[in-house]
Amino acid sequence: MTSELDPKQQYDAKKYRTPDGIPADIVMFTLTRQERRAATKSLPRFDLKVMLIRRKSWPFAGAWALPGGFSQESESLYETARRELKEETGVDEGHLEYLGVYSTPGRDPRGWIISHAFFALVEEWVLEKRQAADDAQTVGLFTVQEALHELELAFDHREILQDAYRKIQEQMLQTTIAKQFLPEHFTLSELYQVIQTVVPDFAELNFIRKITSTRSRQGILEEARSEEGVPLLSNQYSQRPAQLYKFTDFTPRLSIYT
Amino acid sequence: MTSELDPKQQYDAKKYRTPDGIPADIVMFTLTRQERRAATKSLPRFDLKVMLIRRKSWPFAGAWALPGGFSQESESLYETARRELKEETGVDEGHLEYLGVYSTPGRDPRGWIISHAFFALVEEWVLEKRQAADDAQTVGLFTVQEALHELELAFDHREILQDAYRKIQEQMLQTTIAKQFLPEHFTLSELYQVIQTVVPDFAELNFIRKITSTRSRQGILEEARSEEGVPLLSNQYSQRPAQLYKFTDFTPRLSIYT
DNA sequence: GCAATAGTGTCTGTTAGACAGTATCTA
DNA sequence: TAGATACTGTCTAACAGACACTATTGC
Repeated sequence: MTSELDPKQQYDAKKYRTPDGIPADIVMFTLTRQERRAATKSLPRFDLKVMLIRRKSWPFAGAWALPGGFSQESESLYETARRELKEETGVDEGHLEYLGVYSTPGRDPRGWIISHAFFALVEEWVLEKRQAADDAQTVGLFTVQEALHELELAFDHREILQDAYRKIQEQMLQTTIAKQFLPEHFTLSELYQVIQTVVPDFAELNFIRKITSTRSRQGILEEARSEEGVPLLSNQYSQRPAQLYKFTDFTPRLSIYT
Repeated sequence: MTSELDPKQQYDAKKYRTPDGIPADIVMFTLTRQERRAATKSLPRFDLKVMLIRRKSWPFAGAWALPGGFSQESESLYETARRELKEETGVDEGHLEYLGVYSTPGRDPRGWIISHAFFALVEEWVLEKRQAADDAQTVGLFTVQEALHELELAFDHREILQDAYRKIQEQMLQTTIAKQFLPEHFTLSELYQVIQTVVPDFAELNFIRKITSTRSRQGILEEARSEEGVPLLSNQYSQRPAQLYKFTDFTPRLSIYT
């Protein structure tokens, strides 16, 4: 117990066996958009994808792995993850969130290596640029389903990816992270598509009305207006122009009892 | 990047500086009950308390700290936390959940020490027994408010406690952890008191009716019945017997959009 | 006019929220 | 019978869910 070691022991923690490394691994999600060929304008098809890197060397040479790297003494783990995200993608902003710790003995054949998983939400072009710079053999962008069920993943990265997928689904419904996958102003159909892409069994027939006209949910979104107060519309995805919305900074508190 | 180290480097991770220790610290919550003196039977007053240990030696000698201890190579961090919980309280079951990692450089003057916080929900008698075995000078049971605002806490344990408090409040509303603070069968007033103790600004005037007679929430609770199907009642806290309930294993999915 | 998205109308049954009122039991 | 908890009644406004219907505009 920390509090009951004698002073000698506390000074010399190195007398114990200590870990061989503390990496941060990052699940980088992105939402890709593919135009559908249709008679008129239509919403693109979305896919939730994850970036993986093919390992070159032992262990798990040839398998796909989450990008990541070891933490240094001078930085917190969040800073490690930020740094790795920057190194991998070139961007130093965007949503980055802690996921959890993976410490099962034997998870890494190189030694006692405790990994911290993060997940990031990055824009499509970022990962595509990264992929273009390298070989498609080296960097891959896969749908979550492919990555989970069709690829050989290194270490316990399948478990990490599974946890990350569960977490992003939860967050998509309970927070406003959807904004990470949308431009500042967006239509309600776009928002609905984003939610459905991440959480396929999310279904709301009266989505538009529920968002716009129920008092208890007012405050999550607000209409986008020009400086003169004129409502902003978009006909990017439809013939009929649609009202644009933006997120406020309000997130309601959820409860199973209310 | 993990995947781009050459084989030599990967074999000898020890050539890098590695952490001096990876402890698990545990925020042990309990709910204490104090009978109120009243003319007739009445509900007890509840308090959410946390167990702290007074440090004997450098660093932070004399300050209060979360119980915890260093992880070993042969165990996962969850197992470390379980083991510490057992060592501190004598019980090897009960709710134990991961909270997060604390790795700000300099957080521990002893060296590069990355701490993993857990929180546990234990029964009142467990901590009282522990406290009786030691000195009140050594082991303390404080309300969260006291611990956060009136005590000198070691390391970054105030931040950890603050995070744990936020998390338990969220969990209390969004999951069924309330069951950890209740007997198997309980009255709705008891449940309401438990929720309110952890989340003081939770207020529902029609709590009983909302829980029992709204279809969308059916499934969280069910009436406790004897084997013959007779509803079980309790008059422990009231003259008029109250229906007993128990949790099912169902937890609804929450969403800000529905 | 057709195709596609963007909404609105309408109906029924359920729920929220406020608050008054009744029920039950024992000290 | 007083005091405490345990409910139930009642009313209004809001909401959910289903589905039909209208609106807009480029092609």
